[in-house]
Amino acid sequence: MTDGHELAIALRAAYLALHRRSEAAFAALGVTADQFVLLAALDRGDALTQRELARRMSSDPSTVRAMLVLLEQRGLVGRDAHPTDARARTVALTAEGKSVLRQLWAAGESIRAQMLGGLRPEEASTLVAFLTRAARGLTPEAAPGPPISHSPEDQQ
Amino acid sequence: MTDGHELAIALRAAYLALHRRSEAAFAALGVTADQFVLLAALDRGDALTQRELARRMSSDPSTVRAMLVLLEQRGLVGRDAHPTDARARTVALTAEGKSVLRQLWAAGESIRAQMLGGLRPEEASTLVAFLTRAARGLTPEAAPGPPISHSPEDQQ
DNA sequence: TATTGTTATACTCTATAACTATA
DNA sequence: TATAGTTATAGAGTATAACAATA
Repeated sequence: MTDGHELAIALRAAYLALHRRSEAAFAALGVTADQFVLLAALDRGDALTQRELARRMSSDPSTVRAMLVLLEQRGLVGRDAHPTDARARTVALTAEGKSVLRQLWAAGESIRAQMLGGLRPEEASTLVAFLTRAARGLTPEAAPGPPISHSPEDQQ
Repeated sequence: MTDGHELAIALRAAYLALHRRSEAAFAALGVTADQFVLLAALDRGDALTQRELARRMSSDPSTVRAMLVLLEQRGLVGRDAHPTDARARTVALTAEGKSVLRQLWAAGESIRAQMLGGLRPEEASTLVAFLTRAARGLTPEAAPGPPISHSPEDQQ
């Protein structure tokens, strides 16, 4: 029997371990773990608006803005006017931002490897799928939906 | 194919969703999500030292101390001299702390239910087991060990 | 010598509310 | 009216380093 609290604590322990290891690995480059997540999200979808960036980071627009201010001071990101919406601003990595991001990927490589080290490839896929389903139940906009979906992703 | 970053992002999204929902649910009682974790840990092992409490919370002793100061001001926990070790102090819930904790369990019940809602019972157990294995690879003291351990703890 | 806890300090993330400008 | 972003503000968690007291 697994109750919700047990899952919550396991989730917390895993996330905090990852976060702490990442902070340590990125510290030499002067970047926090959360800033890395932001930079990586930017790299995968350049010229995002701040709102879209916040959504992809599971974060808050005003939080993202605070982070962007810090990253802009460090010269890693730049903000420009949006081409069609004069209210919005687009965010993109600078050349130095791209360079630092490459170093961050390298610095975090062993962490990701160690996290996956205790899992077979199919198990890692299953873990991602289950995490996604657990998260879906927690997001506000998520309609309750069918109570238990024995969906095809269960292949593992 | 699941790479480490994908897992990291899924883990982060699930944890942050849980954390945010918990903050909202506990706010009416004036307690944060992390403070709830501390109170729940105390309830399961009364009269812990601050160090042991920090370990069980996947947290840092000085962080725990800052949290304890806040909780002590609110009258939810008390600190007393350790019976045998004069350096240490034991931490325990006060009567009011126990009362508030009961309300917190009730306030968080639907969150835990929704998190488990998209998973069958065996899937929830598997999720906890996989999270634990992923976290084990990330803890500093963890010796690398056998690359893939199909250990007996994987039962249920 | 090592360990428990305290103190001082600093920084990041988080989030709300009121506001401006634009859609 | 609704949306994108800014500003001001506040608080919590995080962690390091130096320190005292005790083991």
